[in-house]
Amino acid sequence: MATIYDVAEKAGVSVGTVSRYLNGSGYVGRKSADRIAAAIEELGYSPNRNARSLTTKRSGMIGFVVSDLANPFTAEIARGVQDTADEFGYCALIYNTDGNAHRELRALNTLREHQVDGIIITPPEIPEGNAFLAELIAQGIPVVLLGRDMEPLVTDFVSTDTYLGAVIAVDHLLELGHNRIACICARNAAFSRRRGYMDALTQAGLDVDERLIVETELTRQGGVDAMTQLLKLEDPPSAVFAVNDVTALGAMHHAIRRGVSIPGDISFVGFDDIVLAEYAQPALTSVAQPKLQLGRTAFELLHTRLETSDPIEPRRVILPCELVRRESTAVARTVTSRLQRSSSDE
Amino acid sequence: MATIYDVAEKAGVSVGTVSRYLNGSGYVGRKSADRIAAAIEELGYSPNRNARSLTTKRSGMIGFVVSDLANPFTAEIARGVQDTADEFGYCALIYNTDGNAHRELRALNTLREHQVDGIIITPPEIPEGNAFLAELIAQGIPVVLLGRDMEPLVTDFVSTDTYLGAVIAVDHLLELGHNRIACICARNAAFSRRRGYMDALTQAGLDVDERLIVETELTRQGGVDAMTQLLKLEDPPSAVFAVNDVTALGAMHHAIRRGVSIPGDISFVGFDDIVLAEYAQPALTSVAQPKLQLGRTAFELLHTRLETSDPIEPRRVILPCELVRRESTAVARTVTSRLQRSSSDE
DNA sequence: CTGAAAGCGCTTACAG
DNA sequence: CTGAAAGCGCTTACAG
Repeated sequence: MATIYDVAEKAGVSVGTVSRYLNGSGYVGRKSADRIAAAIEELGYSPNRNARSLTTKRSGMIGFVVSDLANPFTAEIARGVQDTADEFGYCALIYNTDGNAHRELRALNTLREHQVDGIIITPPEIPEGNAFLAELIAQGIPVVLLGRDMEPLVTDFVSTDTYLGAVIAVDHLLELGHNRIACICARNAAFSRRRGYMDALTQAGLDVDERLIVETELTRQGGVDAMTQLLKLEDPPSAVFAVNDVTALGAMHHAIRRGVSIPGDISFVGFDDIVLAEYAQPALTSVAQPKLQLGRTAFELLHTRLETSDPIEPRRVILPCELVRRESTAVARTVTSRLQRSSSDE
Repeated sequence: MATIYDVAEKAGVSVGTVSRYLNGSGYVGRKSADRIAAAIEELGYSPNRNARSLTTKRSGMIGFVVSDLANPFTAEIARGVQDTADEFGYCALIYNTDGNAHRELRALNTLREHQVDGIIITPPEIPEGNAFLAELIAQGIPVVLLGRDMEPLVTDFVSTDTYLGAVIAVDHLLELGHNRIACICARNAAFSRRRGYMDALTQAGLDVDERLIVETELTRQGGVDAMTQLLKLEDPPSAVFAVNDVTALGAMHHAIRRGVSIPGDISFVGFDDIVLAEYAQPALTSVAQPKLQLGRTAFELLHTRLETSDPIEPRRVILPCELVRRESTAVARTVTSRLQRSSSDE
């Protein structure tokens, strides 16, 4: 394959001039430029970025480390990262770790060997991983954390405000006139979503009815179990907020099987906005995380570090969730009848 | 950052010896080895692969070009590619093109500049892309085509046998005793699936009833439309094969709304095995493409080219589909009653 | 078993 | 505006 020397020779100039032409650094005479362009064309010359990186100390590549690329949520983030990197002229080296400490360490190490200019990583639970990341940061390789905070690490961090997402979801139900709103949640996870639920109620001046908060597995079956329990109540809820979609779907389908009309009798809101939410019958109203935006932001954060060697204070970006309204939520029954009455009054 | 020179100096040997130690090429004395190991440890030395690639002409990176990484189907393939590449000590540079000719060309070009050792690409419809790929192949960069054949290109190719997948689906219905099997298909796509349907029937000695073949849009609504038409028949089918899941789901849900019991009255089989199939009510039996395997195979094909410079005849690997049996298919009614009769005879 | 030296393809001051 | 030369970090024959 042709090198910069071949081009220089064919154009009758020195390699330095060709290099300047290629990089737009320093002046190149009109005539030389034309001849270089012609030579490049003729030889089908393609510069070798690896060789270039040897002197510039910049590879133009970033690493993106995830635990499961096949997860649709991750895949969409990856797309956001890649698209944005591409816009800025960077390549993304993507690594899948399966949440395996060994693989993650190897990924990080290989990424360094390939001289990536920076790394975006979705959180591993792995202490060794964190230690290695700290080492990379110390060596001056910028790192951006995506999705979850990693305690001992001080660097940029981007994630989603799930607390506010829950508040938005419950507010939506409140606005529809619901005042008996149940929450299906987990014992050990998604606390901020649960907290959002409670705060939204309190904020609205409503008491939190402990019987309406059901802890369960965050699975389809967990949703079924929780709904079974809620339907046994003497005064069942008129709306249900579940901290994730799969659970919401399980609950909703169980209610349907029990003859409950949705959203006529009970409204449902889920969280995450997985594809299933859109295709459910009825389509499930859900809180969406801005996945693409998450990826974009992560790269942008990294990019400002890539472009400067000045120390930058660690930044934290928390993106808002968005409520996607579908068919599973409607005005509360009591309100409906009140509306009907008032309209018949006219 | 420490270089091989720093290591050599600290260990009191020459860089050549350190290099040999690092690569396991040529002998290194026991004593030297120990001291080199210690020096590497002490300095936290990490070799620079880009520098290495300058002499070896091998970057240890491959490129993977897709049109939409956020598509779950693609994401899973990507995972298969990355996992396998990792196993063999390669890194994957992933590029998203959105099916945009401009972006694809830039991706391919950048990949070459980064000196990837090979490229796996999911088919673009783009002539310019094909021309560029041909150029890369001519330059000795191995290319593997994944998912669809690209006419003018002669290189390795891996995909799925959707024709046989359709045959398997229909055979499954035949085995359950169905003989009036409808096919919901498209006018201009997925021909091999439709052909599989017809051949399976013919093979079983059944006539193809044209009224049972409904052309429609391959969308949820298309499925609804097709099902509406099928239910109007005086002698409706006892089973439906749809050439993709979304359509199958639309058809199935419409049938349910019309009071049809599934799989009691009608069995349904879809194609692609998307997540929705698993979570549908009832869960949809579907033909799955081996996505991970597709990615694995693509890399393996590439790998044999990576490891040799000998010319290799272009190979084509067609992976079989797999039937995932769920709740939407059951023994045909007539057969059921026959079975009941025979059992009451005893 | 090991060292000295050339070379991989590029960029970057430094002169001119 | 341009060329000569050194250097980036590594590997690879070649001697010894």
